[in-house]
Amino acid sequence: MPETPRRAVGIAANRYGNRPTMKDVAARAGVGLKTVSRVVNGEPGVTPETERRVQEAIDALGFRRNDSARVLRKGRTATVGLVLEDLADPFYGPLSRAVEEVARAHGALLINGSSAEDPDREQELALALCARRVDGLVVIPAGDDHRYLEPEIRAGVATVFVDRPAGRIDADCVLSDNFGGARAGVAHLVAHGHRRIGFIGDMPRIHTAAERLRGYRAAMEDAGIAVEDAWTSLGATDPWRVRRAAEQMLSGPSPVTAVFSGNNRVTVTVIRVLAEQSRAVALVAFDDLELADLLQPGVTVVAQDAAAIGRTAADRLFRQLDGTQIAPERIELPTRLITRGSGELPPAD
Amino acid sequence: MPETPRRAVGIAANRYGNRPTMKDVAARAGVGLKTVSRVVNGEPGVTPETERRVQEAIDALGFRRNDSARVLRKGRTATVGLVLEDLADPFYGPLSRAVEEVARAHGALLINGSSAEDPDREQELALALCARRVDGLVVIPAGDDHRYLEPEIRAGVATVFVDRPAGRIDADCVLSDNFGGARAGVAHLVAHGHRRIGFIGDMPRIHTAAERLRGYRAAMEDAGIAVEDAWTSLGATDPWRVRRAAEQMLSGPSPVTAVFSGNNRVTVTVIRVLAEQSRAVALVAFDDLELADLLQPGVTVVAQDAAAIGRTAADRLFRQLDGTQIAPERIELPTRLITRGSGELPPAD
DNA sequence: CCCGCATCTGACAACGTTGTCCAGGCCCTA
DNA sequence: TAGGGCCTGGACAACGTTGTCAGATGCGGG
Repeated sequence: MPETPRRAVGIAANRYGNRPTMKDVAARAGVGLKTVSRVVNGEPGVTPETERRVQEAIDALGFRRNDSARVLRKGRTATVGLVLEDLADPFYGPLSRAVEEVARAHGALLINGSSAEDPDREQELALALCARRVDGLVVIPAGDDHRYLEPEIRAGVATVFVDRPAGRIDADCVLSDNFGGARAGVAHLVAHGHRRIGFIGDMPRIHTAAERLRGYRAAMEDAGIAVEDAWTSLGATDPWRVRRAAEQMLSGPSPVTAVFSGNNRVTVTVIRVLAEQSRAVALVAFDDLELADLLQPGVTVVAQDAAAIGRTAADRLFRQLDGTQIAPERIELPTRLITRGSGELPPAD
Repeated sequence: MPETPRRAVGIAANRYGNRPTMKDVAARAGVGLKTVSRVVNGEPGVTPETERRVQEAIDALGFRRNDSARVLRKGRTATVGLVLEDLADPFYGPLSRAVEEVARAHGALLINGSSAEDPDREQELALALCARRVDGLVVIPAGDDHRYLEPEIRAGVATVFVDRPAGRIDADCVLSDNFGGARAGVAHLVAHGHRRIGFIGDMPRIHTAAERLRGYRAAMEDAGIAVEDAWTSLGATDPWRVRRAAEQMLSGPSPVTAVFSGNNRVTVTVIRVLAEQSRAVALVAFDDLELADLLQPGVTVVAQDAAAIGRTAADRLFRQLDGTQIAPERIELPTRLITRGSGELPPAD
């Protein structure tokens, strides 16, 4: 006996509200089940006349193929997952959009979720996506241990890490040249005469933050400058901690004359603080900002191309899915220094 | 005979790469299929000892439940779809994020896609999501006829429209008070002495654009000002067309002394153009911008709360899903005028 | 010692689709 | 007209899970 009672309206009742199935369409059109399937999927071997009848029944009933069943049968979901850090972050919008465009070109949909920078949540999310049998996964890591994905990857889930490398597993990843970008940005300040340069960035356990810090240190070392502890602030990312950090390095015994800002969220606060200072403080910021050129002075930035990163990652993902067995690779995309004024200010001691 | 050959390694080969199923786990643990299901789902009625054995087998095999099959059986996907216009638009990031947060609180995942402002693509996307049997759909309409969703809604797909109302069907929608916001913004300019005020907005077939235009006209009428054709530009949204439109209304026989900008993409270009003018032109913009307060002068805006809109819509969606039969409703959220300087400039004739 | 009851376990069907395979009808040729 | 090949259509199983239901086991009481 069926669990769900049937209604006598010509459509079998089921759990999806009350949806017609191929069986219903077949009954109405007076053909076999498989014939409906053929029509729905545009397979050959159906007379125009039969096809018309089936199409009519489909329209009349408002039939829509149940992709869950289809997926179960076929084993491919035509869906890729994107685990990112925060969709509201302006850096991830274009990235996500780029991944979506590539997915769309391959006929796939995109499921995404935010980890909110929490490793546990990242794992939970990634595994939930795997349980839905996404064909592939683009992950912007929050944690630094991704061994939990090993069984999935072995089972055939294509995986690409973005923005930060994978932790403790060997996998494709697409990154910006954080080290080189930061080094070039700081070198730019040095070239304009600065020696006391501050760095405000995120926690060094985040790869990008660590690399940018390394770039800062390298540039300072290249210039033969000893970095004082008071010049670097790590882990401050919320507005008021950034503010305090900036104010401290601007007012200590050897105050900085220039600041290198480690990411866009930090930058907006730093700009505010610098605008309040009586003397002009130079600024170079990692990540571009929409209106950076309209500020006084324009903000000199080390820009990454979020869309290119997303596109590259997604391409890589689908190349994995196309079956070309390729060894995991680490792709580093160059950054671009855009001078707009703030980075060219001379030191004001 | 099975279509797919089985391998003699203790795991049945299947189409998902090579994944263990409950059957495999059951065989390894020496228990029945249903017992595994019970353990996986935390159902009661399993001895601790049995549970341990099953858990062990799960870990050893790296089993992960196949949600496709589960969905097929249960009829609920715990997934909601979001059809938006462009994820790269800074307005939609926070909105999407808010929807995701609410979904997460209800244990659901979010699939999203961009319509790129194309009605056909919106429909294609929405129907694809329905074919995957999302439980609910949040749609930011690109088109103005949504009757194609009628069968879906009847079949039980919860649906909420956001930012713009649904076309030709009766459904929940959550909007900003575009008319009131624009009217207040323009009235603000009038209050500061302006009479020749320009409006640059999107195509009026887009509801928000039409409403904001209506708000502009209402405010002008309230002030007893006859609007000249040359003062309004509709449909220009790409940078150089906006630029041309702005330059034209600033240089005609009766040049405007203030501009009301209809959305954030228009605004960034308008700001650039105004900065190039020799005389000061006042500006009020619909939609807030990240660095609006740091520009010279700060940009006065009519702000909508994207996160609140997304949250409200998602709440509404899950209320529909919770089965409370509620009549479709149109919810309008207020906007907020934030004065920062640009809107308070006096007319410079 | 046997019965009744509670607790735990497993066999089986069903979800809606697609792949395989076969049946029947048609046309063409010899 | 018989035989062969082709084209169309349909019956059936399988995908991996969960709900139903009945069987097995153990325990206590009469």
